[in-house]
Amino acid sequence: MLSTHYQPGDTEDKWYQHWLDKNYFHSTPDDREPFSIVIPPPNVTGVLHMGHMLNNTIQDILIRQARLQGKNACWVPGTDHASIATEAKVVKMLRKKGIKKSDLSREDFLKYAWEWKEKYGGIILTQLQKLGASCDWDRTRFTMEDKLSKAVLHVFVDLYKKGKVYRGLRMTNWDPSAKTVLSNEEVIYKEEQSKLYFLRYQIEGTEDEWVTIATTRPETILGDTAVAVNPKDERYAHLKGKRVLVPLIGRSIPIIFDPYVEMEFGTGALKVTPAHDMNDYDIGQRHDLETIDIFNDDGTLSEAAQLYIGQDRFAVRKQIAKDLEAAGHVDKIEDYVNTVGHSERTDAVIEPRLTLQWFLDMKDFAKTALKAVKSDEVTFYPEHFWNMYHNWLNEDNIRDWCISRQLWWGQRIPAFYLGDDVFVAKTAEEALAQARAKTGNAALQLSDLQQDEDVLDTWFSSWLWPITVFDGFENPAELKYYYPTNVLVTGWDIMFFWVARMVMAGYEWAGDLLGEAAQTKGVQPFHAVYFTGMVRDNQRRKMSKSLGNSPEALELIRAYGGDGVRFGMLSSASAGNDIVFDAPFERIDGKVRVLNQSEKCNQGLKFCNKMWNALRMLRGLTISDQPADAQTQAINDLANAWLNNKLNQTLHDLERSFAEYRLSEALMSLYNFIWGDFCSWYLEMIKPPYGEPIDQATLDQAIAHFEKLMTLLHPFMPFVTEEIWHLLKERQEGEDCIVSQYPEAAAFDKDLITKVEMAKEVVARVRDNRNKNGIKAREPLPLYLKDSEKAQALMAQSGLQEMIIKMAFLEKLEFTTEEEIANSTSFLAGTEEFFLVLNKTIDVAAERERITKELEYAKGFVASVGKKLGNERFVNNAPAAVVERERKKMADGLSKIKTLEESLAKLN
RNA sequence: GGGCGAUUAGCUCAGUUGGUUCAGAGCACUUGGUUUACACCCAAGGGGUCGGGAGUUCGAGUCUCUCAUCGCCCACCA
Repeated sequence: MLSTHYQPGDTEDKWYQHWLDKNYFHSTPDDREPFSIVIPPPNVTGVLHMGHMLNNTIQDILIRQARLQGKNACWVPGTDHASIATEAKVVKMLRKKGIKKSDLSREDFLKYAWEWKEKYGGIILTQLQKLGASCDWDRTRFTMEDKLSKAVLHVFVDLYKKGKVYRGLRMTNWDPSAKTVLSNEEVIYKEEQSKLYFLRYQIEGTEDEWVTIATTRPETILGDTAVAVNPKDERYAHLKGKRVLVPLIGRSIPIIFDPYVEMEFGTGALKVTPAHDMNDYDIGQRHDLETIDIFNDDGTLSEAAQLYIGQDRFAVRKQIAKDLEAAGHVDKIEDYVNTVGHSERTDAVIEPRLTLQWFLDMKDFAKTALKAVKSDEVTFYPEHFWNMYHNWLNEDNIRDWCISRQLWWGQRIPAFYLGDDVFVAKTAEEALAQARAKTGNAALQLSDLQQDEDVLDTWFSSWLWPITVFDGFENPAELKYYYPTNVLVTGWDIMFFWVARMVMAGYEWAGDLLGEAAQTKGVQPFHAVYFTGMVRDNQRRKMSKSLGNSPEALELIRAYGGDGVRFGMLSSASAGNDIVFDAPFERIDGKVRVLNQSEKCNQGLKFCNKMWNALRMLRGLTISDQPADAQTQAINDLANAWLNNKLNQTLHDLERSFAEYRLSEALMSLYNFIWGDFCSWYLEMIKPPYGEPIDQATLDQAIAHFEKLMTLLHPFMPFVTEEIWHLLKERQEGEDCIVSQYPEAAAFDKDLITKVEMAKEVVARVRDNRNKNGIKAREPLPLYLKDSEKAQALMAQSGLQEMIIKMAFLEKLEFTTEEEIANSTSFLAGTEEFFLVLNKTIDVAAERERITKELEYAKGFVASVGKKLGNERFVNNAPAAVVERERKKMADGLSKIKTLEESLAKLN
């Protein structure tokens, strides 16, 4: 006996384990067509959040559908070592234990980091399993594992040899918390309330002449090496050749003239600190200014500052403001809103700083990446993301990629220094050989070489992901089969970090690795990119940990089941649009409690329950050993034929939706088909009266339909469909929904579908009339149909009349030539007139009012159609089919008016 | 400053090439229902001049322009 309510909990775990046991997710190359996806590797120490749930649900749908369609589906999972994020977490964890990173050797620190990774590294992947993700877990990769790291070193050396990687002193974004540089993309700008200080600098050699500048960062005056004004600014023209003294320290610095300075801003005079501002640096270059770096790498002041040495920059800002004030250098202080760069990972305020870093020349790469998408070798869904992509990659905007990071967690840069010489090689031994050759000193030892202390940017390993997960650099056999992958599913926020760079890497290396296969298959890492939107809360804020507005993914799954959550995520997610995920919850003692039902997920759960109960109904039927009587048989045949046609129609819709990655649309058509067509109509049509048995043939057909629907829905809601699939009938070993056969769309009979739609309308009108007249749903009523050619044609459809009688609980349905039937109310379905006998006196006034209203509507309708048809240009220009359609509307409208007018006349 | 997207029912959103099915879905709402598969349900119903304006067209939710509001990306902000 099955419970009336579907219980996702145990069911889902049971089937997931079953699929694992059967090894269904595992893929190896064979003769079948491959269908591959690589997961966007989440941070190894990350926790499943709504964004992951969304894009992994989408990937799973695509993979499961491909699997059902008989393709060799391979979804490669894995995690990213996420150098900054992970290192920051490890540092924090160590600090709690009272251990400072600076007290550890590189080796010891890495030991802790690996321990941490082993302990927490798998969590997010097991969470994905709860969602039903059918990844090939045997292929789980990690961006820092041996093979992948080797590939990273390989491409670094390769690029160095090609002259694309270089080392240079640049103004970079310094994260004083993580003590590393960041790429431009890792800096998040935020608006902040701050102060604008107007400071007076005394002109050298004068008693009381001053220049006032405006700055938001008074502490940086200690690094000033000039004051700049606009050459056109007449207010300052007299200062040509003069110098001013930096307050407090009295350093003499020149006044320079540079068009960068905006005359309107502040006082029109700008302090120039080349070491700590991107623009100041540029000015410094132009005027050959000295660069004084007043900060240590942790954001405290260095000895070069002369004052406040060792104190934190923000403390100094407060203190120096006071000291300047006391010394009479403060003209005024205004409130000011400006944007301040923060580290994406540590949230520390970024310090522009001049550092020696490794860069990758992006000019050619950017061109390649642009061309790939422009030529449609890589197709974006939705297309408009091309604009954003183009905007970033075009020559004017593209910047070289800073790939070194002052961290330990990551691939250490394979550059070895000997004095001023640098040797780049995959191993220290190779570097040594180079060094010996170059210097002619055979006595050089490994210990004479100093390896670069820095590691490579995480994305420098992620950009190889589609190649390295298949071991492409060392043994490209699998690469030749699975690559290019079919589609990449990811958020648009990492379009630049990751998507663009994977495209670059693909074109750079895949060709050589694939050999001849590249000719036929292409070298792009994926044929399509599906950009998901960002998941936002109901106030449209991006979901994030710091805001605490992201529902605990696992809590949701516990409450609604993996299927329910998948349904919920997807039904609100059309491609590329941000989705507002309404999941009210509250946090009590750090625990998340789902308060209200997250409506969309709940709808998913209810959907499971609906199907579950349809199953219960079929299983609850007793089977007759007799064939059905003729009438029942006629209905069943009609129901069966109709559902088949309707299914084929739906299959065409599905095909189209999938082709364009309109997955929420695909899910909705299935939802409507299953709930509406299958449950509400088909099952009701074939359901025997209470207590009576059903014939075997009809039941078998119903089960066959149900089975097909489970296969179709399986990609979206894998658990419930597998469960129902197994409860529908006895299954052989290895006969599972996940590997069943996906139905193919066949032609369908539109005419039949239309006829049944018509019949459904009649039933609805009968129900409506019962409702309005307070008559019980099951009280048998006679229904008469005004005889006409069209009416005859409609009822000639075998089973249709019987079906209407059954569904509308009629006593009978007959033709009549009478103009009026006693005690009846009339209604129109299509253009046909029906009389429903109500066995009660009809309220003539109300009836008249109703008909009058309908009549007016019909007249308006005819008038508007008439206007259209009266327009010669419409008749001459519109396609014949369209005109014909309008003519039919007109004819139908006129016949409706005639009928209504007659009815009205009879009431008078 | 450069660019992109959004604006459709009370709410959250679909609406693919302009023309059957175009004004839709879910939730919410109203009415009726212990019709034994399902009250996590059934049946029926109300509700929108598709942000404003102009244009193209025989015909515009759909194409063009413009304005407004909101969101985002990039650059800059002493």
